Amino acid sequence: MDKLDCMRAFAAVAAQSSFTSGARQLGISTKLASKYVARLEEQLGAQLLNRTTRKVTLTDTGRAYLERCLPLLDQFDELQDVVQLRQQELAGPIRITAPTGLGSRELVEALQPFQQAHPKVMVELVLSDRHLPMLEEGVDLAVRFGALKDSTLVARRLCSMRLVVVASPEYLAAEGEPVEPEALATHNCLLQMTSPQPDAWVFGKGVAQRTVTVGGSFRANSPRAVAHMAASGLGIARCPHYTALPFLRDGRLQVLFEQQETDPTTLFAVYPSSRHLTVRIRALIDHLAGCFGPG
Amino acid sequence: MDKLDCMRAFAAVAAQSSFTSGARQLGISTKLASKYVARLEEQLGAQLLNRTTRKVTLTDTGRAYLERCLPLLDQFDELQDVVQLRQQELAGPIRITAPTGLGSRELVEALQPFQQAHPKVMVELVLSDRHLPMLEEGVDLAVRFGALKDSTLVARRLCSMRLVVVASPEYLAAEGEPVEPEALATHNCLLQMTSPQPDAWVFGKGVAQRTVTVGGSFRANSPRAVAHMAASGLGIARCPHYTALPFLRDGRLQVLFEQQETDPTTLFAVYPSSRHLTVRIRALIDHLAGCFGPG
DNA sequence: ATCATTTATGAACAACATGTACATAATCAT
DNA sequence: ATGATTATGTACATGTTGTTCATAAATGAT
Repeated sequence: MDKLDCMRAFAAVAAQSSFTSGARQLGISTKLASKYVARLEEQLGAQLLNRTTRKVTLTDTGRAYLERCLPLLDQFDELQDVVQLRQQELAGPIRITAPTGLGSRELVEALQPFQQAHPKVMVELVLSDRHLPMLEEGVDLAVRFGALKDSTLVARRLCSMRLVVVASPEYLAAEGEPVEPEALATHNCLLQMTSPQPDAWVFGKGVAQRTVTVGGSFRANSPRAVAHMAASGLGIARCPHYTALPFLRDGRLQVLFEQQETDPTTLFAVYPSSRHLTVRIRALIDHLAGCFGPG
Repeated sequence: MDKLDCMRAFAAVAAQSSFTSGARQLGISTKLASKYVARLEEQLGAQLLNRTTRKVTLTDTGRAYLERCLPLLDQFDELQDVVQLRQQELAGPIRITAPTGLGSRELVEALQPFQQAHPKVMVELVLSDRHLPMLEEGVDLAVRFGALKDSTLVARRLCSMRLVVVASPEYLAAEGEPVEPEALATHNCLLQMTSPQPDAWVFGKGVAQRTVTVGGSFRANSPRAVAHMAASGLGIARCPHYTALPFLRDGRLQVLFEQQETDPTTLFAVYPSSRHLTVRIRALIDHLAGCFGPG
């Protein structure tokens, strides 16, 4: 028996001066209203109502109690409404994290139309290559390559992304073009540090899949930076296809080992596995899936 | 599962950032605290807390909810306290009714020491010979001869009171002293109108009990007034013994039919049959029982 | 990196409470 | 005096509660 229900029953009966009318107003039986009020009187150790079979009146104590519990009941209803509204409104802060290599352009381009469509939402983008503990950092959503291993989170697949190995024609003319990935061990390989495993380059698929450990004289935490450096002739780089695309188009870079590419890496949106996600978080996830997904 | 209990559990867990600590603070099991908070989240359709096995943090919604429910919980506790204090304090109004014939002196003499002992109590004496509907008139206590027939009320016996039939020696010398009560039919009988049945005078006890219908040329709604008129020689009166006592002492009245008195009438305190009487009502009832009772 | 400890919660269940249905007593209107 | 309506007592089938035990996971210590 819920105390708030008891108080509502008392308030309705008092307002109507009748158990039958009060109960009808609340959509409960007369017997139940009687039980609720009796329970309240018992808990308070005070008579709130005097009643005969046809007459119900407030005692002095009951009147004093009614004066005070009516505003409380109103405040409770308001509290419920506040939470419901907050839950349903497409407004408020969203704190999103992404690796620096991704967030500087592609993600921003994806977030911009969402922000514009929902001006009440306030997006805070936290570029970080560390795997932030989401709960502690107050992060609502992470966009990442590879699903995080955390039982409290779920990962929603956004898109596949090709990783390509590239070099400039100048570099290849001077150092020779490696025929097999294993030959990379004797080449100057430029490391992209925001990658989960920057020096472990994976080739092939299925049972033919293998990893080659590489190294070199330059590393940066920016796919764009290492692509640029490769285009300048310094060495061989691995980066997302979309990052290298401008250089590929104008001939400053070319793709190596195209027949031996491994599975593309998957971009995920990662968020707490709660049944009570706010509307705005859910909306952003759907939006990102639309931006990065097929179509 | 009480909603207020759920809110208290949430507040305690949030304050301690721990289900285990919060539960201990409330004196409930960790499992139960977990259930309460989950229930609250389900009812609100919102995640209030994020939790791992060793870490509990508030969501934004949870923080907003906590801000609002803490004052509400305080107000509930205050409401409970207000009623308890009101119930236990010897203070406040008491509305008491009594017949005019009684209240003008004897009852006032009884109420005076009670009032003096409890200055915070405010006694309102409503003298009325009508049987007031107590609930409707907002009457807390009635002092009456004869218990009221009402299932919602209880009657506490205060004391017995003799009713005597009196006449002055002058009247008797002029009109002759009636030997049997039946002779009253030919006498001038003065009626005391605050009596329940002013013209039905009862004599004898048990199987010998009988009623004589009387009448005369004077009636008043005051026992003292009719006693005074009898002492002046106009006729024969029936009144409480205590009213006639001063005239009996100085020989201005004498008692008739002393061997044939009926049962004395009983004075009652009548009040609502509630298990939740306020302290002051109960105190006054006890006081009156002490004043009018034996000793 | 591994292991131990602590925490939050899933699952199961005996005990208790709930809300309903029916009957009854009492009050008020006719 | 009688009938209609109301508040509540009683009984009970059903649902909920709070506990206990087990488990999975996270954090701290080594």
